[in-house]
Amino acid sequence: MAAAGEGTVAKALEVLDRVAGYGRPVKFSELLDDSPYPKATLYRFLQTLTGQRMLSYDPDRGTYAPGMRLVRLAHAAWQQSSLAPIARPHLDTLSERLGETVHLAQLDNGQVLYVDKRNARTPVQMYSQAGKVGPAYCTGVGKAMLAFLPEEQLADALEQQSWRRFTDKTFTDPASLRGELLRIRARGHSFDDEEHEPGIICIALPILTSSGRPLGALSITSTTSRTSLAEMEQLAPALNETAQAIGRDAEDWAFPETQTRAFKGA
Amino acid sequence: MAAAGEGTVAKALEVLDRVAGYGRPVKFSELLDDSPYPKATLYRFLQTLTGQRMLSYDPDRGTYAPGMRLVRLAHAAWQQSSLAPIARPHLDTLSERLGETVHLAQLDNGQVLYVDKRNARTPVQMYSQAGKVGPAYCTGVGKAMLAFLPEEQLADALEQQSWRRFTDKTFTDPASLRGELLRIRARGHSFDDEEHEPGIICIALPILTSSGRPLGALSITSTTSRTSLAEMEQLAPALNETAQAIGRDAEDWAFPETQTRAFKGA
DNA sequence: GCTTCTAGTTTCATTATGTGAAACTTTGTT
DNA sequence: AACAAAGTTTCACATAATGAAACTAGAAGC
Repeated sequence: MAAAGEGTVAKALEVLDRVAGYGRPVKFSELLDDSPYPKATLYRFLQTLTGQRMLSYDPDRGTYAPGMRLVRLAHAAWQQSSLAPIARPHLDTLSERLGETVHLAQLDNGQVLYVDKRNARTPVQMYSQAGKVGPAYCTGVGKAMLAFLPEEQLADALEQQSWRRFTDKTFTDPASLRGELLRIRARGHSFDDEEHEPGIICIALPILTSSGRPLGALSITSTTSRTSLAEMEQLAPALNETAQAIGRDAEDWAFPETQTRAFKGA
Repeated sequence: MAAAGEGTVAKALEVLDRVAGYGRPVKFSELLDDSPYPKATLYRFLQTLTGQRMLSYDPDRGTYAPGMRLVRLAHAAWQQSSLAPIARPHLDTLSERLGETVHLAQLDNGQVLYVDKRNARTPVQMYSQAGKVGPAYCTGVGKAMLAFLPEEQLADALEQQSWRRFTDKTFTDPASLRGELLRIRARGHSFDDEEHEPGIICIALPILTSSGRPLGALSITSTTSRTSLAEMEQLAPALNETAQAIGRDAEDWAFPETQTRAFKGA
C-alpha cells in the first residue's frame, strides 16, 4: 500500500524495496499479488530495474532478486556516509581490549541499522553484518540513541516502532519506553535485558556530537549464561571512552574537504 | 556523456552512480559541471534521491553523499544474489587451513566485485572489502573468471576494460591478455604477478558450474616479500577443492524454492 | 551601504514518459 | 487437443518530467 503519488523514481524504488523484503528470489506473479500496481506497470518496473542491474533476473526460475549494482553503491555509502570508517580503529582497539562482540549502529528511519561489528575473535568488518536492520525500541543501541534524541525526532521515531513483544521483557508501548529512556539519559548508557531475544543481553552507549546529538551507538553483547548486566556495567567506562573518541573524530573529521579525488587508482 | 534516453529511473540512477563515484560528499555545482542535465533537472533528481534516502544531504556544507537506504538494500542483495552466503563456511575452512588472505569475487559488468574476504593471520594491508570493485584484466580473480567466459561474453568484457598500466607487468591490451587467458584455462588457475600493485601477488581459481560457466573466483593473496608464485602454486589443490565445493553447493542450493512467505506482517 | 556576481531554488508552459486495460503469446496441465 | 495460468506487448490517454527563465540568498567587490 502507501505508494504516494511521488513520482516514477519513488515508485520504482518501492518495488525494489519490496523485492528485497522477500529475502529470497520472487516470481512475478507473487509480486503482482501484493502490489498496488497493475500487471503491465509492475512488469515495466521490473524490466527497468533489471536492466539497471538493481535487480537480477533468473530466467530459468523466472525470479527476481536484488542486484549486484546495489552492493557497489552501498560500499560507497558505507564508506562515505556511515560512522564505520571513522570508528574502525576504535572498534578494533575496544574489541581487542575486551574480547567481546561489539556492534556499531546508526538510526535510520526509526530503525537500528548496524554498520559495523567485531566478533569476539575475528577481525572481519564487512556488511555481511553491516546493513542488517533491527528494532530501535528493544535493542541496547536503539534505546541509547532514542534516549538522546530531541523531542520532535523522538516522537517521530516512536511512531515508527512496531511495539511487537519479542520477549516478556520487551517494552511494548511508548509511555513505558519513555520512562526507560529517561533513566538511560540520566545514567548515560542503556541495557538490553533480554528484550529482543531471550538469553541475549547487552550494554550500549550513544555516540554524541559536542552538541549532544546522537550520531550512532556502540554496544557490547553477551549472553545470560556467560555474564550478567551488573557485571557488564563495569565495561561502561571503556565503552564511554571509545564512544567519546569516535564522536570527537567524527566531528574533527567532518570532512577535511581536501580535494582528494584519485582513489581507485594506485 | 552516455545517459541514453532510457527513462527517468535510469537517469536518476545514473546521477546516483555519479555521486557515489566521487568517493566524498559533493556540492551541487560540482555535479552540475560534469552533468549532461540542465540545472533544474539535476536539482530535481537530487531532491528526489535525497527524499528517498538514496542520497543524504548535509545542509551545513551543501553536499550530497550516497545514502543509508543503499546499505539496507545491499544487505539483501549480498545475501540473496551473491555467492558469499553459500561460500562462507568454505572460506572459513580454507582461511583457517592456510592462514592467508582469501578473497571471493564475482564478475559484475566487466569488473571484479569483491563479495567476501578473510584476513590473513598476518594481515596484508590492502584495500578490499565487500562491495569494492576492481579491474578484471589485471587481478587474479578477474583473469580466472575471464578465462572461462564464453567467447561472446569475453569479447563484451574485454571491451569494458580500461587497460590502464598499473605496473610494468600489467597486460595492457586485449591481444596479449587473450594469450594469458588461454594459459590460465589450460592450467586451471591464474596468477597475479604484481600486475595490479607492486609487491602483491596472488593465485586464483574460478568457481564453475557443472556446465563450466564461471560463477565467481577465489584467491589467496600475499606479498613478494613473504612468498613467491612458485610457492603459492602449491596451494592450488586446496583452493581447487574449495572452489569445487562452493560450485557444487551453489548448484544444489540454487534455491530450494521453499514456500516460506510470511515475513514483514506479524 | 549599495552593487554585482555566483550558487541554489522555484515556476510554468511544453513535451516526453509513464500508465494500464485489453489483447496476445507462451508454457504448463488435464 | 482444449484449457488455464503466467508472462509479454500494444496503444490511446493521462500524468509526470523537462528546462528556460525568473527569482532569491549569500558572498565579493566597490
